[in-house]
Amino acid sequence: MCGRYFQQRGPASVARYFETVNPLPNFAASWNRAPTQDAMVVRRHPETGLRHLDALRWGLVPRWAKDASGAAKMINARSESVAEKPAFREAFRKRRCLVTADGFYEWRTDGKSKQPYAVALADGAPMALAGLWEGWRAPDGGILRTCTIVTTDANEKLAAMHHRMPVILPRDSWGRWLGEDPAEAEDLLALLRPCPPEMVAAWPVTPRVNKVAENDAGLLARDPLAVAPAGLDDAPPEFAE
DNA sequence: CCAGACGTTGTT
DNA sequence: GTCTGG
DNA sequence: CCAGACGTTGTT
DNA sequence: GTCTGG
Repeated sequence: MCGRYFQQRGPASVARYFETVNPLPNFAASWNRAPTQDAMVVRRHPETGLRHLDALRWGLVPRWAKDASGAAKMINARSESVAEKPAFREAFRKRRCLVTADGFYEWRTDGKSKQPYAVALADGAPMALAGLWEGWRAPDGGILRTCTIVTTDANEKLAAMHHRMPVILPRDSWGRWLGEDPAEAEDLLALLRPCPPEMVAAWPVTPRVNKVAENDAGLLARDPLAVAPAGLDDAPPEFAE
């Protein structure tokens, strides 16, 4: 699945890579971004049709929710049911987005202990995670914008630590997912599959990442104390700006 | 009809 | 808002 | 995802 | 054990 991720690239770099046109949102680099925190999200502007980069809170709050608590449970949406589930289907039809990241963390259960791993694209490129977003009317009249990350089965590589993974969209599908290019629901659902195993690199990282308050570049270093299975012990890529 | 849920993950 | 269960 | 709380009373 | 907060 996807419950924690990292993004050391700043908004200027992300905006350039995803070709967004609006003023840059404020975003500090984070090596430990958790649910309920802001995510850097690419959406299609409905009037101009151009891409915008904005901060949306991670953890989707449906339009009909009575309060915003409980959003921490809606951090992922299953691709298999996203078109039907009441909490997601409207967003699936009308409010799809890309949640940008440099990579995510995954915890592998090994007997009674849990070892965190970092997962990134093997070439170090930014990741476009398939996402949905919502606007929720707060009692004070304000709009709370939230998002969730779509999951699918793990590919053969990541299955060694977990049976689910976030959907990583290749560049040639961004237009359809964002609604820039025409696509039927059927075409969109076909995009929601695991990426090829050779596209991702994975390596063990320090359990410091468990604590949300820990947040520094050292979290991405290979954990010298960890014993990782072959296939989950890749060299970390470089994350060029 | 009204009331209550509306989600994912993992584990057994 | 909309569907399901009672 | 993991960590940390999980309660009441009275007092300031 | 289960929920909440980050």
